Amino acid sequence: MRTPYTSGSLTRERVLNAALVLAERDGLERLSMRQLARELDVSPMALYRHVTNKEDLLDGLIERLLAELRLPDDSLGWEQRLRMLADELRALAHRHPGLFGLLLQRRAVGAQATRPRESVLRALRDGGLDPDAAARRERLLSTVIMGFALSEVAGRFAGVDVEQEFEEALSLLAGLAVAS
Amino acid sequence: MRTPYTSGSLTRERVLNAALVLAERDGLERLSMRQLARELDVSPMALYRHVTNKEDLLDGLIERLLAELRLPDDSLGWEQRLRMLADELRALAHRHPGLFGLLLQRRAVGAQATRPRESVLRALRDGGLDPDAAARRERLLSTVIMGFALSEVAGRFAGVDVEQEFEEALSLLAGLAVAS
DNA sequence: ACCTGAACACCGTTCAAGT
DNA sequence: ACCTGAACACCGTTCAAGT
Repeated sequence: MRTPYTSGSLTRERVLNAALVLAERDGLERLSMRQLARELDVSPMALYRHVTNKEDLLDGLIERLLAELRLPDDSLGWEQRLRMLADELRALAHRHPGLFGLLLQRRAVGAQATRPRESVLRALRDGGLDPDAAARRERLLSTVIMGFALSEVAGRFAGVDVEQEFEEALSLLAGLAVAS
Repeated sequence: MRTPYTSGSLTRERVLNAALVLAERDGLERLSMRQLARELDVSPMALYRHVTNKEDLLDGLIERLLAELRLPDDSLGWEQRLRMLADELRALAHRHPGLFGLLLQRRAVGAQATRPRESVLRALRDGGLDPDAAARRERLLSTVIMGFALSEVAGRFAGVDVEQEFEEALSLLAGLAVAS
């Protein structure tokens, strides 16, 4: 990054970047409009040019997080694609432990949210599920994987071999993914 | 209830009851110490006699919620017990849609939290799992069931046949519960 | 023993005003 | 066009004081 988020004119991107840094550094509960403004050396109201309110700020952060997900190429086998997506989600949780909970707390509505979902749906349909069943299975899988990842970064697996646990959960889910 | 929560002397129980009513009526985000005090016709500081701080209030609410869970009798078959526990958790989510999210948000630490967990562990061990595997499986199952219940009350399944979805998820989990 | 008032250091957001 | 200051209606919590 050439320009730190504290120089130049304010943009939505700079506001979101600063919010991400602040939330990751001090915790999500410390992310306030006023603290964020201080971080950017600007009055609190200046933020409202780029974000309609705090809700919008949080939605923007979710979009930013989801945009980081690398999606598997559709030419790969569907099982491999699901596995890659699970790993990507878990890696995202590790990269942003303080923010990942947002994804489970608030429903993702923006454009970025549909990208990974569509990728999972394609994989499940390639695995032989009809569209309806695939939609149901997608919700179940994403709930499990995100719940697992969140539990992990929230320290709920303290003192456990997380890798083994994840592998075990995945191998169970693998059988589950397309079983009638 | 003979005595509404606004009469008589303040107790921890009355504070928690009022907090539950308030959170369920106006939403968890509106549950504040000050609003709660207003509800109880008392100064905000009076609450601090019965609750060390807001964290403690929220932990108390979690304990209250978990205490409502009816646990299956251990003489029943282990599969039936798991099924009953899943139904109970889902029913709890329906009874307290505004508060249920607390259970996933903060780690349950109190005495009531171990009751359902122990019940699940006994069922899984009766199903043939060794203690270690049972512990892992318990975390996976509770994550899935609570994630499902939360998604449901949070409206993430809007426009879907939730009953069918739950049955399908459970039947998948059933195979999953003790498969090697 | 139990409760209160005033105070401190915060919030999100609106609105009129400044450049 | 973009930002600010002052203001409003809130927070959680401490501390000294009241009964």
